[in-house]
Amino acid sequence: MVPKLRYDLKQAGYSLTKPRLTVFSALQGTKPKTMRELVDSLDDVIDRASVYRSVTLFEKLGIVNRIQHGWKYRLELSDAYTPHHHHLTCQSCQRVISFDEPLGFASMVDAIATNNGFIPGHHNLEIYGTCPQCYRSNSR
Amino acid sequence: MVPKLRYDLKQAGYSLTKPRLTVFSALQGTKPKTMRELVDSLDDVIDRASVYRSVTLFEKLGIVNRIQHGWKYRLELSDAYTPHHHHLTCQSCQRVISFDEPLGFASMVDAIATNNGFIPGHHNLEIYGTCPQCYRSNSR
DNA sequence: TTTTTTTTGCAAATTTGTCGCAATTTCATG
DNA sequence: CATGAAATTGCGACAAATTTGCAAAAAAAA
Repeated sequence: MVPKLRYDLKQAGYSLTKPRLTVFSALQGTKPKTMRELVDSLDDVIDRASVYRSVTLFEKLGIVNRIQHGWKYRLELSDAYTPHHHHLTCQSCQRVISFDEPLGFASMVDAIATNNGFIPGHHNLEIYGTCPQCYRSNSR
Repeated sequence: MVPKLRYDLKQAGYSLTKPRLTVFSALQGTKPKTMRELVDSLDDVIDRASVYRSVTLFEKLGIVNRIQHGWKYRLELSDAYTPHHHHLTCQSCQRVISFDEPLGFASMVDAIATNNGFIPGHHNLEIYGTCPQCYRSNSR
């Protein structure tokens, strides 16, 4: 993964610095992170401004995506760096579960873009619902 | 639409005040709005803080949704107040196009939730791509 | 109406995100 | 692996976005 990161950065004229690598690594976990969580977790390692700068750059290069979970956004590595997947978020406790998308989904999505004259890019599906823990405890 | 809004607010123990109605109306247009756009457009009518408070309440009650368009989020009325649809965003110029979802899409999505033990709620699909204007001008 | 409860406006505080610039790090070369 | 140019970081200062306390105003209940 790191070699690819280095390569992608180089391609775009940037270098893989220690701070950037650190931010990248912090984003590698399973769960998408809030900017707040990210900054805080790196608090005594990288300056806030640099975290922002790295994230901004990564977004520009399509390395990370910003996704909306309820009312807060979270960051996660893009499909190029992590197996393609989507999220199922509990609207009550905000718990997030990742799932693979159904076969044929991507082509359906691309068709929609094409039909509207767009060149298809990436897509994001967010499903909301109530998780077992929450509806169980709410019904008691 | 307004009677339903009043009803939903009442149900939850809130009242439909003038500021809330104003915010709701401002959100009724076709295009999703940035918080900035919303606040600015109501600048000399409602206080900033009240706009935020209304939006927060509306989100809590599922009246408005916050959707991610590239790196900025926008607000729009939820499905209960506007025909269900999704967005196709140009990753270059941020232009947003709405489209109806394909038949059978909703049940596919609900099945995913159910398979994971969740009670299905709403969902959101964001497609990114490059719009005709942008790829035309980039290739020249 | 009058009273009680909720909501608003305003100003201040907090949080989030940016920016300029000197000090460091990275990288291509020798 | 030494060296200088170019890119990047850390820091402190800013600016923008969002939240909060509280007295005044509006809405609901009596």
